[in-house]
Amino acid sequence: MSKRGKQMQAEVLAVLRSHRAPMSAYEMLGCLREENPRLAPPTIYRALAALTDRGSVHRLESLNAFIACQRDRHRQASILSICDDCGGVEENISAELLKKLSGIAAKSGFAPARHVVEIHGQCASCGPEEERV
Amino acid sequence: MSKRGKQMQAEVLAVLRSHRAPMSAYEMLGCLREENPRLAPPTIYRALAALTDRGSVHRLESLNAFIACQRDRHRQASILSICDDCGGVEENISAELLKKLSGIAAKSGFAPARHVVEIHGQCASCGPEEERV
DNA sequence: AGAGTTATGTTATAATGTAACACTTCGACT
DNA sequence: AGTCGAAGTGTTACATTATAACATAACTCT
Repeated sequence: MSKRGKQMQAEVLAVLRSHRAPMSAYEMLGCLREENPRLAPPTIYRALAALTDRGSVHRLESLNAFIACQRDRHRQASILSICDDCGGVEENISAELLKKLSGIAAKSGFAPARHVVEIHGQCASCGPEEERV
Repeated sequence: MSKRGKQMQAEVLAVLRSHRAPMSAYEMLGCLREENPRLAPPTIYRALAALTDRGSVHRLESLNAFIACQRDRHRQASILSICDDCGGVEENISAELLKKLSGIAAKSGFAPARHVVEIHGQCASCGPEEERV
């Protein structure tokens, strides 16, 4: 992989990190086109593929969007809590839960390779409990 | 909701049930256009929205596709095991696991509303163990 | 039956993602 | 060093997925 590839990945990651909420590939494209107007979708998607493979970026399957990994690099799948109000995402890890999940699938001989676990709802700041202290 | 709406939903569900593997909305559209060539995407998507609300159909977020519910009508989220080789999907239910999942999100005050749990891998028939008996 | 409301049909287009090929870069070999 | 080949990247064009917006039809209530 050449220098340009790595650099593209770094730029994409930087853009993602500068946002707290998930971004779509085309939002990133919009940002990066300010610097390089000729940037095309496959470039972004390739960078994102490399970054998600590395675990530096997670794809939110239920939103068709992406976030930078919030925890140290980890090989475990994340449990992603997505606030439907503010768009914020919290990332949790639980080896135990993933194992249970695999166990359920394995009961019928299924061999798990990749887990997608996303929870939609309201985060603490947007929830009903929090009525301005 | 009028008769036509319900009928559309029934037709979409019938098409989905006649397939063992997930279908995209446009695959369904293709099938249904054999009968009614003027059918348009929003009609399908509306029927699918109603069906997924009712729980008769599940959306596979990681595939942008849909399957008919394989179990009795249930309000719990499903755990969907998706075979990346044959495309088959198995549906499991585990109130306990979902509760654990909610617990993890709730630790930071998150209020879960909808769970997405999908496991990619190989089903028993496609897996390496099964080398023709 | 007629007015108002809601659901559906239709057109058009937006948003997301990728195939395919051209071009560049890098390395192996002579 | 020069040349050939492999691998990665840029670019064009297009495929796939989804929805906004408005026209039309159906239903409800009086």
